[in-house]
Parts: sequence; C-alpha cells; structure tokens
Amino acid sequence: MSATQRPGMETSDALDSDLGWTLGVVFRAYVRTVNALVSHLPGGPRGYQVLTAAAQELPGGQGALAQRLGVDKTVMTYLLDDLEQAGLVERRPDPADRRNKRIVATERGRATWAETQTRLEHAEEHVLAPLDPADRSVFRELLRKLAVHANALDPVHDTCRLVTELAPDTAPVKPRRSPRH
Amino acid sequence: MSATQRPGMETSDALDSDLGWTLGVVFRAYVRTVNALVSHLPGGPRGYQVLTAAAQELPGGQGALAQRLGVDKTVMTYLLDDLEQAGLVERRPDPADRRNKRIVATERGRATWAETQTRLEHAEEHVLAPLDPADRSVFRELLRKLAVHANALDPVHDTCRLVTELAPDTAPVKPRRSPRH
DNA sequence: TATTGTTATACTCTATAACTATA
DNA sequence: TATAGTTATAGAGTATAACAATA
Repeated sequence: MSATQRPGMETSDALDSDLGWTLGVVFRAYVRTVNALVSHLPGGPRGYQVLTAAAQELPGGQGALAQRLGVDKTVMTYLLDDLEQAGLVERRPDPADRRNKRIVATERGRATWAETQTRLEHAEEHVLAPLDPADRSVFRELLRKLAVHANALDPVHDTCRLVTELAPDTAPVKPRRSPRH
Repeated sequence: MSATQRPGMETSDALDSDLGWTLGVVFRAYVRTVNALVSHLPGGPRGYQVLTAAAQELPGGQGALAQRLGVDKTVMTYLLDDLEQAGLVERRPDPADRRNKRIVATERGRATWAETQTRLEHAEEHVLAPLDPADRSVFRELLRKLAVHANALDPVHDTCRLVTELAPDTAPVKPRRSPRH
C-alpha cells in the first residue's frame, strides 16, 4: 500500500501527523520479520517464548507459564504438545507437588533457542537500519519513554476516561451485529 | 505486565535494546485507544475505515473497497450489512454497471464519521503525551523514516533474504502441528 | 464466458466446560 | 473440596466455493 492509498487519513495534510499508520507499518514490519525468524519453531513466536522460559528453567508449572505469556492454559497444553513432539522441551512432574509439571528445555531445545535468539537480535538492527546510529539511540529512548507511560496506565480505565473527556455528549450508535452462520 | 516480568528478553541487559517489546507496548496501547474510540461503530476499526471511504465517496464498488482495506470481499459484505443496518451507509447500484455497488455515507454516517475522526486525532496526542513537543516531532520524523523504508521493501522477499543471511546453515526443525478437534 | 456481490460451508484460533489425577 | 493439567466442545473470525445477476 502506498502512502497516497492508505485509508482513513486522507484529510491529514502531512504524513508526519499520521502516527497510527506509521506506527502500524513499522510494527507490522517488525512482526513479519520476527515471525519469519521463528517460523521454524512449532507455535511460532509463542513457541519461542515458551522455549525461552524452558531454557531458563523458570520456577512454576505450565499454568504459571501460560499466565506469564498471556495465553489460556488450554492453549499452553497444545503449544507444549507440539514443542515436546519436536523434541525441544520436556514436561517433568514436580516432585514436591505431582500435579505441577515443570517445563524444561532439552539439549536440542537449548541449542535451538540460543541460535534463534541470535537471529532475533539481528532482526532489531534490521528494522532500525534506515536510521544512523545516533538516531537509533534517540528513537529507542523516545519509544522507551512512551512504552513506560503506556505500561503505567490501566488500559481499560484510561481509555474509558479518554472517551468521556473527548466525547461527553455522544449518543453511541448501537453496534448491532448480524447473526452469521 | 511489568518491565521485569516480560518474557523472552531476560538476557538483554537494558530495556533500551528491547525494541520489539517497547514497540509492541506502544502499538498495542495505541490500538487499544483507537478500538475504544471506534467501538460505537459496527465493525469497530474496519467499520470506521469503510465509513471513511463512504464519506469521501471514493470511486469503485465494494470489491475495490475491500481490496483497499485488505479484507476479503465476503467480509466486506458483512461489514456493509451491519453499517447499512445502522443507517450509516447505503449501497447504490452503479448506473453505468449495475453489477457494481457504490458505497455512500448517509447524512448520519457523515456526521458520525466527522465526530469520530476528531476523537482519533486527540488519541494520537494522548499516546504521545509523555513526550514534550520537540521530542514528539523527532519521534514522528524517525518513525516516518522507518515506515517509509519498511514500506519500500517487499516484505516476504526481504525476510526470506534476511533468514538466509543470518542463518545460512540452519536445518529447520520441522514445525509439525498436532491435529486438534 | 467473465465479473460483482451474496450465500453457504469449512477451517483456524481461542475460550468454556467437563473430566482426571493429585492434594 | 480445591487445584493442575487434559480433553471435548462451542464460539468468533476468516477464507473458500458455489451461486445469482449482470456484462
């Protein structure tokens, strides 16, 4: 999609002001790159995250791991099934509480993780390649400031407040959905 | 999730170097905000994009519109069903070729679009609020540079090249999927 | 015959609920 | 009874294929 084709922002006069679009383009480019770099792992990016945790032998069972990654515990079961079948991780019953299962990486899993991690470090530089070194530092620092702030806010609460502030007199259109299937 | 809890990056020593994480945090914060601001529209963000196109009476039928937005034409059918039912847009057969349907906003649709657009402009500033005005300009400019570069590249081709360059001797683990259901 | 849009169907991903084995 | 993990099932979203109307 070219800059003149992008939808939704035709009324803004400058590309500069089109934060959402540029942010989306850069983020998606990064995600595409990362996805390609971890596509050899079962479960893709999330498989990599699980493998990371396994390689570092984090405390806690697979439920804790699921919570950490923000996925459902049932999804974690499927992810681990695939990773275990690929010989990258193992499920070991915790001797202290045999309901828990510790997730540990196999030898092969650790090697795969280390190699993948190296690739991902290069990917960051690849995305930032258009900027000279000084600008990269500046960009990282500004982005970090924004991230810290975004993280500090309660997302739901804050956006609600924002809506109220910006559109106090709006009678929302009822978002009715047509039933499908 | 706090900075010390984030998965996958425990080996990087500084938050600065964690581009993917910070980029994701900021992008998701923006997306959350936007979603909240357009949640009153059927179809959410994509409903807004359709409404934008309709308000500007872009040339072409709904197939062209679907392509423009990067969604399937069948999805466009459902989106338009909902928007039409809400009284925001109309489908008008093109007199020149009655297979085509022109999508035009109703009076109410145009008013809703204008109001929503105003909200979204405020949302940009909300995300950038942690930066002082000078830094905002710098950030927008650097992000624009990255976006232009990311856009100029053929995504698939380039990531393939990247994989080859970074990991020429890798024997990929077969990403076998277990059948579910 | 080719094309626009619709409808019906299938597939993927994710979430909910029921089940087991431990505690 | 309560909890960790698994399995079965259902839902939302999306894509594929067959269809009707028009060219």
